[in-house]
Amino acid sequence: MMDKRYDAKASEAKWYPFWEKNGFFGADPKAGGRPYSIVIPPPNVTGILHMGHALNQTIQDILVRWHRMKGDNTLWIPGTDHAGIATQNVVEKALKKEGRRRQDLGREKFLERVWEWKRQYGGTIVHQQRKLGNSTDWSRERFTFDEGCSRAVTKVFCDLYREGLVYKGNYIVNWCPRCGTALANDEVEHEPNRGGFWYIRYPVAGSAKGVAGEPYKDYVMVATTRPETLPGDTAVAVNPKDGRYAHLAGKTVVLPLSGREIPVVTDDYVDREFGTGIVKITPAHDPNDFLVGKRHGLEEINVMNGDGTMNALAGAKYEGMDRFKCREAIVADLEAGGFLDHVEEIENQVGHCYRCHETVESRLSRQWFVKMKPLAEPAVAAVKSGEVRFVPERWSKIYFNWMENIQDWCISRQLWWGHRIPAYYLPAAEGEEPRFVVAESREAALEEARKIPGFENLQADGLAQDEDVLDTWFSSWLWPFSTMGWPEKTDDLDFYYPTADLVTAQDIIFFWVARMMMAGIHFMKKPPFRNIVIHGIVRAADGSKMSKSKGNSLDPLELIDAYSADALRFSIALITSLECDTKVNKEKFEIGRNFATKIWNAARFMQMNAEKTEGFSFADLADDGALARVLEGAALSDDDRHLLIAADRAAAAVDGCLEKYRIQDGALAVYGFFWTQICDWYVEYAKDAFNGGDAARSRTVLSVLAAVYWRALRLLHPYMPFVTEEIAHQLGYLAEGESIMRAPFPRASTDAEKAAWNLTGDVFDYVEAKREMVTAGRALRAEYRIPPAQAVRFEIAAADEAAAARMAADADSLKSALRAESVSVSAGAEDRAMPGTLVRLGTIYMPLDGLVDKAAELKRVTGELEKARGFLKGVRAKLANEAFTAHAPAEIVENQRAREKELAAQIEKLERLAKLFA
RNA sequence: GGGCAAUUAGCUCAGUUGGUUAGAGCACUACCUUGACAUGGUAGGGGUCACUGGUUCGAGUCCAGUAUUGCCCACCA
Repeated sequence: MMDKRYDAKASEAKWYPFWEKNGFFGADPKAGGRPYSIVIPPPNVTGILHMGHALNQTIQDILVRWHRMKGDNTLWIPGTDHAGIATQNVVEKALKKEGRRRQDLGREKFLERVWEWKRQYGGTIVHQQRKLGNSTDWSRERFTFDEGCSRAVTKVFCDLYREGLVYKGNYIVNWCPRCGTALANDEVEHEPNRGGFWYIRYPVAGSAKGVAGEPYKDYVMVATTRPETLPGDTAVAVNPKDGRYAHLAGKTVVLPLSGREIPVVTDDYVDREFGTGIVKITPAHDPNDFLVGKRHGLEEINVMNGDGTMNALAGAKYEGMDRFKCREAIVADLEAGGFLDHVEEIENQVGHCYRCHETVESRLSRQWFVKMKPLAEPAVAAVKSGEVRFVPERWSKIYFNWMENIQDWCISRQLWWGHRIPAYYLPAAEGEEPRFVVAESREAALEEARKIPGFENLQADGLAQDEDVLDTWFSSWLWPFSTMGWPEKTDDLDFYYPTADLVTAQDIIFFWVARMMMAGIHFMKKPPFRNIVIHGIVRAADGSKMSKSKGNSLDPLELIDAYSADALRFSIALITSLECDTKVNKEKFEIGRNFATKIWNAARFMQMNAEKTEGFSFADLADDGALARVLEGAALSDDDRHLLIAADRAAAAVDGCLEKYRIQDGALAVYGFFWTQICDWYVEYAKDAFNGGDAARSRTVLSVLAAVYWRALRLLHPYMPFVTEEIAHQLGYLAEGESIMRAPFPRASTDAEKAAWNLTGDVFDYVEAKREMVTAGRALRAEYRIPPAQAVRFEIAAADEAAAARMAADADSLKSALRAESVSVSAGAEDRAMPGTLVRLGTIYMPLDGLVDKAAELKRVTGELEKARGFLKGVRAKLANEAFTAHAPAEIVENQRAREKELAAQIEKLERLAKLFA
C-alpha cells in the first residue's frame, strides 16, 4: 500500500542513483535513430547552484527527457567552466588567509594549488545539479580546462594565428587593477556615478602669469572627470567647427603642474556642447583619447601601474600613490597653483569589473586579439538564412546588431589559471621587441624557431612562452564540439554535431552564443546548433536581480528541501515564459508541491480500488495498446469516452507545446488535464461507479482510469521525473529495473481504437455540456444553501426530444454528480420549477417551494433578461451587417446565427419566469 | 544618445495567424473536516485589456503617437 504522504526526499535519493547507475542518461552514437543533443551551458566550477541554473537546466531536462521518451537518440553533455578570474580569485583569497600571495608560490606551485582546489571543491555544483534531476550523460562530463578541451583551444589559437585572425597589438584595454588583468568590453559593467567635474585652466604657452596668486591671463579651460590622468596629457582638443576656439589651432598650452608644453589639436570627436568644448587628451588612459592620439600622432604616456597606483611618469610626487588618492592630491595642487577654476558635480557612466566590481581603468598595453569581422559574417548569414533560429525570434535582431558592430576580441588575460597562450618568444636584446613563433607545443615552436636565420641552434629553454592566458570564453566558444572530442574525429561528432538546441539566458548571447556560432561555423563548417532558445532571468519578487549581498535570492537547494525537486521544476516551468523575466517568491513553489500531492493521492485512490478488484493489475496496462485488450467486449460510457478523448488531446497539446518550446503551456496542459479532467471529474465519476455494485462496470472504469493515468504520468515525467517514477513503480506499471524515463511518450488513440470506442467530438461536447449542467445544479444548491447531505429532486427540461432521450439514458451519472434524490428529464415544461443556468442541452430545475424569495428571484431574472437582450441586440446587429456576413468566415457567421436562436429562446423562457415571480 | 521589451483581475502572468460573453494560479467570499487528497472539494465575487487616434464587417491582438516601467548597447571628456 502506498504511504499516505509522498516522501520526496526518499524518492529523490533512490531514483537519481538508479538512473545514473543503470546508464539511463547515457547515449550511444552507434545506436542510430534520430539524434537529439544539447550541451549544457557550463557553470563556473566555483559556482553554486542558483535559480538561474535551476530555470535553465529544468528547461533543458524537460526537452531532453521528452525527446528521449519520443525515441530520439538523445544526448545531454554536462560540464563545468574553469572560470579564469573567478577561480583564481577563490584560491588567492585562501592563500591570503595564510598571509601569502600567488607570487610567493610561483606559477607552477600556484597552479598545483588551484588544481588541488578544483579536485576538492570543483564537484560542488556538479553534485547540486544532480539534485535537480538533470538527465545529463555524466560519463561524458567535461571541463573547459581538461586535456581534450585544452588541446582544442591550442589548436584553435594556432589555426587562427596562421590564418591571420589572431594578432598581437598595442591597444587600450579595460583593465581591472584588482584582478590585474585586461577585460573584454562585455566584461565591463557601466554604472551611473556622481562625481566631480573639474574645470582646469591650461595656460597658453608664452602667456605670462600675472601677479603672484593671480591666474594666468591667457588660458584655455578644460573640464575633466579624471584629473589624476593629467600628467599623461599629450594634447588638448577642440572641435574644428568651434568658432570660439579657432584662434587656438596650432598653438601649444602648458600642462599645469608639470610645465610640459602640449599642442592644441582639432578633432571631430570633441562635442562643442559638453563641458567647455575643450578636452584634454590622454591617449594612454582613455579609449577615445587613444584614437585621437592615433589620428594626430600624439605621444602615449602611461602614468599608472597595473595595480592602480601612479608610476614615475606621473611625477615623483605622485609616484606610488593610489589613483584616487592621487586625484585628491592633484586637485589640491591645482587649486594651490591657481589652475583650478571650479568644480561641478556630474553624473557619468563609470565602468566596473564584472567580477570584483572594481572601477575599471583604461590602460595601454600589448594584448592578443582575434579579428572578428571575418568570423562574424558567416555567423550572421546562418541566422539570416534561417539555418539557425532564435526562439523567441526577436533576439536575432539584437544578435545582428551586435555582430554588425563587432569589435576585435581581446583574448589575453594576465592570469595564471587558464590556457596559456602558445606563443614562444625568441631571445632578444634589451629594449628590443622579441620575435615569437606560435605553435601547438614547445617542440613544434622550437622547430619553427630554428628556421629563423640566426636561431638555428636554439635550445628549448631558450624559448620563453607568453606569460598570459586566454580569456575563459576562448575555451567556452568551442564547447559544442570540444566536448565531443574535437579535434579528433569521433563518433560523437559524426552523430551528435551539430547539437539541436542551445538553451541559455539572454545575458550571455554576446559573451557566448555569438562566439560559439563563429567558432562552430569556422572550424566545423556547420553552426553548432539549430535553435537558440533564450529564456529570461529569474528575479526576486520585487523585480530586482537576485543577489546574495541583497539577501533577496532564493536557494534552489532550499526549495528542493522544502518542496521537492519536482515541485521546483514544475513550478518554475509553469511560471516561466520565454518572453520575459520571471519574478519568483517562495510561495510560488507550492504549486508544484501541491500538484505532486494531488497526483500521489489519485494514485492511492486507484490502488485502493485496484485491491478490491480481483485480478486487476496495473502492469496489464503498461503499453498503449493494452487498454483495447483489457476492455475487449466492455461497454464504455460517454464519460469514459470523454476521458479518453481528453487524454488524446492532452498528449497532443503537450507535444505541440514542447515542439514550439512553449514549456509553460505544456505544463499548464498537463496540469489541467491531471487536475481537472482526471481528478475533479473522472475520479469523482469513478467513485459512483465503484459504489454502484456492478463489478464489470467497476473494472471498466478502473481500467480506463488507470490507462489514462499512466498516459498522464508519462506526459508529466519530463516535468516531474521523481514522483512519476515513484508512482509508476508503486502502482506496478513498471517492473523493477525499468524506468518511466525510458517508457514511450504517450501516443494518441489509433483510428481502430477511436472507431471501437466511438471517440467522436460529439461525445466530447455532450459530456462537456452535461458537466455545465452539473455545475448549474450545484450552483443552485449553493445559492439556496441546501446542504450537500440533503437530497433534492432535479428536473431537466431538455432542448428537444433527442437531447431528452440522451440525457434520460445518462440520468444516473447526473444524479450522482448532483447528489440528487432523483433526476427527471423531459422536453419543455419549464414553468413548474425554479430555473438554473441555461445551458446548451436544456435547463436544469430544482423544485424549491418555500425556499424562495420571489422578489429577489424576480430581480435576478430581470437582470439576466436585460443582459440577454443586450447580447441579442448585438448579435442581431452583427448579422444584419452585410459586410460581416460577406467577410467573416462561414463558421463565425454560423456561430452567430446559432447564438441568436439560443438567446431568443432564453429570453422567451426568462420572460415567462418573470411573469411567474411577478 | 541608440535599441529592445513590457503595460490584461488585488498580486504574478497566459491569451500562437484579428473572430462567440477575455483565461490560469495565488489572494479574497460562502459552504463543505463526504472513505484519494484541507498541500483538498463545491460555488462565487473581481477586468471600460495604460492612454489617444487609425486600419477593419470585427481590435486585448495590427498601425501611429503619448505616458509609465524595465533591460541591453554606447566614448560624452
